[in-house]
Amino acid sequence: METTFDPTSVELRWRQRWEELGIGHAGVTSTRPTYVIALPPPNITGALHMGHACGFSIQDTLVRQKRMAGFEVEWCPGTDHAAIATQNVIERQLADEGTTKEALGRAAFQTRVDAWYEEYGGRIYEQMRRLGYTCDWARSRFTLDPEYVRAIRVAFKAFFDEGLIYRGPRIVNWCPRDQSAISDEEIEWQEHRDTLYYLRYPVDGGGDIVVATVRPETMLGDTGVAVSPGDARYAGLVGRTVTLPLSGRQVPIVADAAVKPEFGTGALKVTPGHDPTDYEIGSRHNLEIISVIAADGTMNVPSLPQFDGLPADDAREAVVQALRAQGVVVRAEEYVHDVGHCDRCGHVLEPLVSEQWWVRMHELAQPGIAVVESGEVTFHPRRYRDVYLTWMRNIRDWCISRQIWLGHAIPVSRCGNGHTFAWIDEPTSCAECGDTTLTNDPDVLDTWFSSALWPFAIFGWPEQTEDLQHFYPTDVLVTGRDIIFLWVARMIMTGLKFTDSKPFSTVMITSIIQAADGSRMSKSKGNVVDPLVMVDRYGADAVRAWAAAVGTGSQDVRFDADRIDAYRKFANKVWNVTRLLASRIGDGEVMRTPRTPDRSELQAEDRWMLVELAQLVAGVDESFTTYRFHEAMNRLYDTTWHSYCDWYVELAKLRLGGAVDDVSRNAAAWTALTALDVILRLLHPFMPFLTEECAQHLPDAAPTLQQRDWPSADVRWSDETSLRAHEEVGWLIELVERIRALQQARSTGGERARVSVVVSGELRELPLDRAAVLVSERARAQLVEAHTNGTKADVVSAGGLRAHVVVQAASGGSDRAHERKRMAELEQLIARSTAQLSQAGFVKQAPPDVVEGVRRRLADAQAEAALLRTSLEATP
RNA sequence: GGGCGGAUAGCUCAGCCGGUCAGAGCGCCUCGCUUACACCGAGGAGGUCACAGGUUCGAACCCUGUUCCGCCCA
Repeated sequence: METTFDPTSVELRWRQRWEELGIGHAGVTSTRPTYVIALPPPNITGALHMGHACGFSIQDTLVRQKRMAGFEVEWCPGTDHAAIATQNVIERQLADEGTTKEALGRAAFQTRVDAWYEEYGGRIYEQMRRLGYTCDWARSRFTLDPEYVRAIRVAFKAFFDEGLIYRGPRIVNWCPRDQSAISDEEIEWQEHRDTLYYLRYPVDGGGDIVVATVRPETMLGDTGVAVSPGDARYAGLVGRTVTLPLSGRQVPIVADAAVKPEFGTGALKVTPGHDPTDYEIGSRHNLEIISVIAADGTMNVPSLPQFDGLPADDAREAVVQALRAQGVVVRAEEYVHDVGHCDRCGHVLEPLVSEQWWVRMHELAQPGIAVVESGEVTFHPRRYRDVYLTWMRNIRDWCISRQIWLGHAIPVSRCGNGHTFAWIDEPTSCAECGDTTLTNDPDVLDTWFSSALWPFAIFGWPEQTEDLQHFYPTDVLVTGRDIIFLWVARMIMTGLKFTDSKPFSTVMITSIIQAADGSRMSKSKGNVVDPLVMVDRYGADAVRAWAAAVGTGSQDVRFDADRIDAYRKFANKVWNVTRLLASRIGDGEVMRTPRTPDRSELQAEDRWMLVELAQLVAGVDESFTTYRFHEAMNRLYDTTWHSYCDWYVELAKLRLGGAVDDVSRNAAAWTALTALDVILRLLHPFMPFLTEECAQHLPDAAPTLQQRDWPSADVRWSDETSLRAHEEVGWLIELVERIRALQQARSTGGERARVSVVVSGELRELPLDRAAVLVSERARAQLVEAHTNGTKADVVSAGGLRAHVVVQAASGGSDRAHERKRMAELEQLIARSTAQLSQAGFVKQAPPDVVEGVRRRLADAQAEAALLRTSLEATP
């Protein structure tokens, strides 16, 4: 075995092995219970980012664990056509070639799109394989697959025929660059430094009213002025009218609760055509809707030719200038606020009114609320349940149309007689009157509409396929919290609507990975971290372990490559302890199978390790049931490195050198091997490459750990004898640590300090002479019997055991700072414990074991302090 | 404006239902190439648990308020 673990040399081999063995593929004939995850589909042309690496790693950890636990696991991967993003890419290419999609035509454009998918589609799958993900690749789905397209049309038609889909004018977030509506969830807010203008509008019949706005150009489309109902300043003006400068339009002053009296002047100009809040105010007061900005972002005001056709930004300057000339601008001040940008192309969004397709959500939301309230669907961490419920209870209708070329065409046609109908197979005549002059709707569906059907459409819905029957509903959905509304909520609603079943019972929300400075990782900022670069640098296992360690804890994580590096080092540690065992109980490559020892043959430290192991198994199991992977990872790291490598293996080494048939040697070999085997299996879902490679050096290796059972702790590992041994060895460890500290504090150099240990209390499982040997080896101290002639004393106590330790400095060592510091600590501890015990309430009300613990701690501290004081007085 | 979350060691973070001197990794300091690992081992320094009140025998943890930060919704 090599002296260091080299990820690159083993990763490819194991990836191939797993695929050859078909471990990712699930059968529909299996009698084992199923465990199913539908992978939230990434953009087919995208590249893996750290968020994916985190969420996908967690999913692979889940499925690997379930396979070992005896489930037939289906982790179905897929990709999304990401219409707007893809169209942007193609349009940019076309622009570079000096052409446009309009010049090309729809058919040729589609050819370009297909070529693009052909070239880049599936690239992300290759990247996923590099991280060792065991998806069922054979079942992978793409949202533009013909069967999938059909599922979307079936769903659309069902909604449409039930009247849940309608078309109507509404104010939407419009991206003038993409020429499309954008959903609320696709807005990226950015801080802008703008100017807040105060405009004086003359009130008809005398007086005036001053409004504040950052968008003076929209005043051309004002159809009202609103004030807060209770605002005394304007009470007399409500119901009167103002005549707008420039346009000369006469508009009413209304009172509306949406107006904040403290903002600006407390009076708001109302532009229902270009502001969502104004739109709502307008609809409450029947104000006219006037569009003064066209879909391309330029002014559309034919009656005012000086502004008509200007880009909105330029119009702002021109309007302000014109208003200033008329003395309308009272003042202007700097104003910082958030402005919505298209999160695909970055362009500033223009709210405007247009005809769009909508899904009525209120009715659909109710069952989706019920299943979460009842606990049929649970969220981890739990607080996201409330995020979901709040959104669902305040749900708004969903704009599902997009004015782009790429994606699922809205399956609606209109005939020459004005009948509008939805279809599944493209019709040649009107469903109602048979008219053959059909016009198809030009829009396409929001990509999220297709994602909403994902958990069942991937398995063939609406056909009752074997896959659907066998694998649906799925078990868990793993995603980021930014996607709760886009995916999770809509999947739940469509699942309940179309399949009569919740699409999954658990929603696991993973952390968001931020850049090191806490900002969002984004291509435009140039601060993205490529997971594959991390894999090259630290190995796939390290990246995965990192994902588990940071992905399920607090909500945001600042990226820190050092943490990945820590797991690379951990992998090397595991590799090396395997290597050690291979050489000590094997031929250097493969270990021999030790005879299973009789319980009585186990020594205290063997029992100690088995108790540690039992606790590890229980802890990791618990972390899986609570979806707290960071705990599992921390436990695995800590037990493996500190309990196993630093203590057990070091102690066991003392016994592994003797004759093969020696009882003690065999017990140590068996314990060491058992522990390693369990650790490798527990660690496998997190670090599959490393553990597979190490497991090959164990006796009777399986072709893959995926075919081994998930470990369970033998109850005998933690029987009463073992628990006592665990306590005593724990005491021994503390003792050794104390001696080491004393030695180093006294600079005994390379020489072995002479130490005497006098034990009071009963050692039942760890014989005193053995304890002496272990102390002598592990503390590199020479034990001498007499303690009375010692010059420096210290005490270790734990579990009712005490050891009076006397270290005789080999050289130097007149400095007693270490002891004095300890003395101060003890005095503080004694004071605190005494105070605690003297409080009547504490003794009466605290649980007895807590009180007992404090008493014991106090007694130990007093005993230690007494000895230490004597020692310090004897030799200051 | 409404809501959610965060503030713990120099840095990145754990700390579950309040209970036995507040933990890890990295970084830092001092030792050490003891034949698994220097990608290592041993030891050490370093914290007013954001701030102010409150509840409790007992608060990093629960409650109230304040400040700052992030996100979601409007």
